[in-house]
Amino acid sequence: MTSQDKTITPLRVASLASQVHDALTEMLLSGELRPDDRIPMRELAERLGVSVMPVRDAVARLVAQQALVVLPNRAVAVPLLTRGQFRDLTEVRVHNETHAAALAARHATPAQVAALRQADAAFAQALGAPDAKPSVRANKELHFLLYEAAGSAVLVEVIRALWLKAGPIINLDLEQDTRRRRTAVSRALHGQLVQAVEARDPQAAADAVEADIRSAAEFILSRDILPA
Amino acid sequence: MTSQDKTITPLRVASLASQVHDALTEMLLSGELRPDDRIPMRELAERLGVSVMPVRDAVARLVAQQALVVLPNRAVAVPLLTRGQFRDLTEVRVHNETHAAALAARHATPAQVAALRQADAAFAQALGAPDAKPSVRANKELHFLLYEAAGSAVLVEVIRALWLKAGPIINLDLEQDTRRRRTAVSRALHGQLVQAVEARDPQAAADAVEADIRSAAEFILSRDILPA
DNA sequence: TTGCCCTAACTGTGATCTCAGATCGCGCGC
DNA sequence: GCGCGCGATCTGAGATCACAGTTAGGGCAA
Repeated sequence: MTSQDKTITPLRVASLASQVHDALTEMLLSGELRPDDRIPMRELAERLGVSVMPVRDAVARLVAQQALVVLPNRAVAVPLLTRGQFRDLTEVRVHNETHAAALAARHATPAQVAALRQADAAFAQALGAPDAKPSVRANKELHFLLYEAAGSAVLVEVIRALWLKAGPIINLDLEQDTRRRRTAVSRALHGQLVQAVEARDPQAAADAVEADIRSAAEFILSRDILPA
Repeated sequence: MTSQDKTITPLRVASLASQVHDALTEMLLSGELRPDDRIPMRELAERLGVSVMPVRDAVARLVAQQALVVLPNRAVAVPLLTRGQFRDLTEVRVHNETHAAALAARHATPAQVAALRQADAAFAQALGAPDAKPSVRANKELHFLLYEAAGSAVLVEVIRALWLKAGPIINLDLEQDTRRRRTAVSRALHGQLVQAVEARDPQAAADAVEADIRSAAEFILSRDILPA
């Protein structure tokens, strides 16, 4: 290594607050955090081995992203949406995620299409795992590969915030059988989605995403999970 | 007042962090904060008469909302968007704000329609003021009355975050003449918008909002304000 | 004059403490 | 048995301090 070597990437360590934010994000998306769960900051700080400051920062971020709410007694919690609010969230997701899917069908690079195929295969494989985490993660990865292929960073951020709100509801820990029935539907729709992108068919891509979102939402709304 | 009196609203004082967040939000939306402006937290804390803690919280929120960015040297700043990024932001705004306008045209209550008329009149009046603040505020109020009439709280929050990003660019302090030319266009489009809502015409409402957003964006892009 | 180095000041991040409000549990009185 | 009051504990918000990285300015050498 000489002084002419320009290939060294500058090292930037993620702040503790960012790391806490990432950890909480993962807990929201995976369903580990459930609607109405409290987030006791001192306890979480102890659990993560940091002081309360980075936890506060991370929580403040997630409150701003509407992924957490401050209750009237100042407690911070995962929002418990009413059925109506969940429907609203679903509609806004459909509106933005179908748009991203259509853009992706038009703009995806060959490498992105290949990555989508791989993600589809990975999702299928994750369905065989005994616990839900691999399939939840594989589902998220496939969707975000798709949305990133839309070529709109702003749209991806909008969708990311929506997923933070939806994650605890959609990924509630279900019994194995229920989950298997649910994800078989997604499996088929993901297949159609990837085919639509390959075929450069924006309408089919949007339709597949919409069906995926709606089937997941109808499943939640068909069960007595959310208050009226 | 007796012990049977149920009309007393519980008093809840906004936290200092929330107040700082509101103050910064206003500064972003009004154009007082410009792209690439730094936000020195200690200085702002002193200026607002609080310690640095609530400023940190507020800044963390706005970073999460993408309204502020953390630079590689850790400084917090108003994002300086490239022309491409601004176009992306504009497209996502069009996609969501037209949707909200169409929903509003379908769902607005008579009271909301009346409030829109009033906001239109207030905007016209604010155009006569010698400085830009009243018209910037009146513009925002009219738009958010409209979007709230859509009946989708999630959609309003998405739009709010988009406005936080767009505010510093769109509301850059302009000379009087330039601003007058700009806002005369908005004036006409706002009129069409209110008529479309009154007429329950979703397509006309969406078209008016799109034209409003695009004309403001094209104005910015036509000037050498943003980097390529 | 220019470039490099050093030092002081600035700045965000994290730690810790204090305060005030909320909650919970227990005891007492009706 | 139930309700109320009190005290202890918990909890988030705010203040303050320390640390480490960054920046800017000044001085010196080539």
